Amino acid sequence: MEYPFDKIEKKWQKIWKDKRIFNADNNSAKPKYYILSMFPYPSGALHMGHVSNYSIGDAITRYKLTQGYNVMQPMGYDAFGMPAENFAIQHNSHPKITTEENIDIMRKQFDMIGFGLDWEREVSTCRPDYYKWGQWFFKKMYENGLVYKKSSFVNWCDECQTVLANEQVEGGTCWRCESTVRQKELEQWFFRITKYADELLDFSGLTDWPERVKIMQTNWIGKSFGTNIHFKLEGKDDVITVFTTRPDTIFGCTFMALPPEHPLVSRWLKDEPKDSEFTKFCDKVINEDKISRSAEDTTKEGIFSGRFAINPVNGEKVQIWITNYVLMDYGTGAVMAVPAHDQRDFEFARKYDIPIKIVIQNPEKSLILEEMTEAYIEPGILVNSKQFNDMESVASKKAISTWMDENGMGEDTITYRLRDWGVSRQRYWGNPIPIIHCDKCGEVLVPDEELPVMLPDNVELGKTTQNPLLSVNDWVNTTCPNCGAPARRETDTMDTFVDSSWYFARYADAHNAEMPFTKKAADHWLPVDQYIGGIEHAVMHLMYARFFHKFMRDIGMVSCDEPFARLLTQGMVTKDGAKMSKSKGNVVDPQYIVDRYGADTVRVFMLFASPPDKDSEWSDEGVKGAFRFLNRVWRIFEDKLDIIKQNVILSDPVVTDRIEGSKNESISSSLKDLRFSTHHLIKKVREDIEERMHFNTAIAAIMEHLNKVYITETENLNDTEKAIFAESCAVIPRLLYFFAPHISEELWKMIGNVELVHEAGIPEYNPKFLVKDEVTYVVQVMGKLRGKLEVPIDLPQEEIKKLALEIENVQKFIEGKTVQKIIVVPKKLVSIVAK
RNA sequence: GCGAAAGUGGUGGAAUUGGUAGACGCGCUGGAUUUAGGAUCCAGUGGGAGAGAUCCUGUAGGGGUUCGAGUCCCCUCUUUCGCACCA
Repeated sequence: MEYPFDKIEKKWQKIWKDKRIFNADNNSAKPKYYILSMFPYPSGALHMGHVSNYSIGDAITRYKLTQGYNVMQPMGYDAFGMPAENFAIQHNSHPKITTEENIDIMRKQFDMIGFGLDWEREVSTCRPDYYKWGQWFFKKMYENGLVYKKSSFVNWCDECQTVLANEQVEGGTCWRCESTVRQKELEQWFFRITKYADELLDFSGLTDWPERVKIMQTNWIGKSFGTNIHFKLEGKDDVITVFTTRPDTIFGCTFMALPPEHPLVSRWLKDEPKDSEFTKFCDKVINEDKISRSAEDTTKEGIFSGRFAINPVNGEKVQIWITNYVLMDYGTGAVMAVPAHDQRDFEFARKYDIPIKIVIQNPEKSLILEEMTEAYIEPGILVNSKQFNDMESVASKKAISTWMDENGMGEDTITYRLRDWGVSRQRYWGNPIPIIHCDKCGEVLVPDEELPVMLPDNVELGKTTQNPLLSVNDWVNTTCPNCGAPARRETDTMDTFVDSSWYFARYADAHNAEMPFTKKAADHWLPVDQYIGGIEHAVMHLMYARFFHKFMRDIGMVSCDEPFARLLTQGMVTKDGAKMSKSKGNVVDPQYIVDRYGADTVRVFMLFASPPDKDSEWSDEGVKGAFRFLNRVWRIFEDKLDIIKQNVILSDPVVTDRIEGSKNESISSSLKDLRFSTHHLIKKVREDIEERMHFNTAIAAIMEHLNKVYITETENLNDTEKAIFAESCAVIPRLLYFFAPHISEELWKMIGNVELVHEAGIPEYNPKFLVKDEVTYVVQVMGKLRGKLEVPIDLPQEEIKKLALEIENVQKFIEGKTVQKIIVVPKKLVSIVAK
């Protein structure tokens, strides 16, 4: 017989809803706890990844609720973006309709699993009451000098007349029409995130973030200290500034490397014939896939520009080459090449027969140019460097850069790998950028009272490939808010990362029509105490959100410095070792599993499968195991209901006294062990959740305890033993509640409780029952296990050593050897060193 | 390529601070119960040797530190995530 999960789950979901236990109160006197899982894209159905992710959040939610916190666990939808636009085209509908339909389905599925979500705070980024404030933030950023326009390269398909996302470019061709993709220069809007680079590098407020996320962000920002050095063009007034972290190698510069996008190169190209080798090479490199260009394994290619620059430190002529391995986005977009001491430059110089000059000698002074097979990048002693000869290279950096600064050749500078955030998207299904272009006034912000700039509904999707907004004439054509002359709306929409950069704050005051949220509400809830999401967001989303939060702080909207106090990056759900995806055909539908085994089973399985930050492998058999476990829990309550019911009123002093044994009834050793197990379990589950969030081991501990309960004989127990047995059962729903809340509520009620499980609070363990009077020592000889020792817990070390040496098997292994040392680790082991 | 992680039985995983490797679950094997069961209960289960006590071996591969290494260090291999227009 299976336990009636279906009836139970629906029943308790309704009770939780009616009692509003998950509707958070902005004015509660209780301490707040804000738990947030990254909101999903409304694809129309929950997948296992969602279930796994949100089961973690729900376990924490219920734990904190039980601890007495005023908990907020809101939910919403990251509803704008390319997938929604494509989904609508496929279904011959409109994204506004399909998205809302999908949201309704997903909300039902969330409820079917019984997540404790505060639906009164639901947000969806595609609704005007939300995106209005995204536009408002754009304006605020603009007014604060954090928004600017610049031209940059995008993937462009001539056939489709549209911009392609990187993922839409497959092997250099368009995913739709397979024509070659080229790089096109477009004017784009940018957020000046680099202004916050240094502050984003400061993780001092984020001690509870995974170290690896902080490292990835640090590397992403890539702060490096170096020197800008100015090279004059031979015979011209033009100056090329290079950035280098190795000013100590400046005397060894034999050529200069520029990317074809460099402004100077663009000028040279104008005077070049269209069919020259030079033009062709530049065109080719510009159109190369960006990722492969930054990869070090791509063949380094270049072409000599025919021009020379003058090395300011020694007046030497250096060739200027156009190459595919220098990026315009980093540093000054120009590199001084020192082939002797940089591997990429070395390979390039050898390939094109460019001179190489050693300026740093290894400590043995054995570096010979002709024998070099790779660049020497280690520190060493300067040579061929005029007055700096014989200096140690690391120390010479400062000396050389100071000298260059004094002589106007260059200066110390700091460079970041981080680039400003390009937020323009040439797509329909996104938040319109609130700008109007007027011939007379230029770009004008849409006034606050006209926000939001509504996304027009009357678009024809899928008819043209270009941004549909361009063809909505009555939307594009408007009047200038400044002078009233005819003007045109900006047709770019914002990157969806903008929408997801501040939603966590909107939940605090989700329905405010006057502003994004009040400071009071934000200060009440922020920062998010626990944020949960995939590791794939380690850099971009999490950094954009931090940036937005710091901006909101700077304009006085929030008080704290960071949006997410603690971060948990959960792993993904795999099947047959691969990520579940439709294309691989290895998707498991949560709906089916819930129908068959119930929501509690799915949750328990997902949480039990692995620790939350690791990937977890789906297993049909494993789900059955979780279901079997819940049935076992159910069965013990059915079988032993009488004995439990009569002995579980935990606040009853008589029962408590009995468990403590004050009634002077004898307690058998198996019941003593059971009592130990009960209290040990409470300690274990609490520690696993509070200190590590390892739900898998917490659930394993409950299973282990349940096994002990099962083998306990309940015939002929005295009253004390009955109370101990009842306690050992009653503790289960109180601890299982965090993972399998429905069955736990039902069992809790079944044994006579009127209150809900969380209202009983977190169980306390009694340290008295965890004290053992004997302890097992492991005895090792030369690190190998040779015996065990059961001794009284307070036996002196000398006695333990003596007993250890007496063990027969130990004797065998020290025979004929001298015992040199005996190490005793208290309460753990004895290690004998014998040679 | 760069950056970040991970690799433990047939399998998902445990071992929290350098101290009994394999908890718990799945699978498998045996037993009990049942008219029967793919249900339930109990027990066993890394590999090898042995009647057994016990011994040898074993945490991707190779080396090192240590009385002692899954855990720390170095090298190699494999897999996963991110790389700025997927979210």
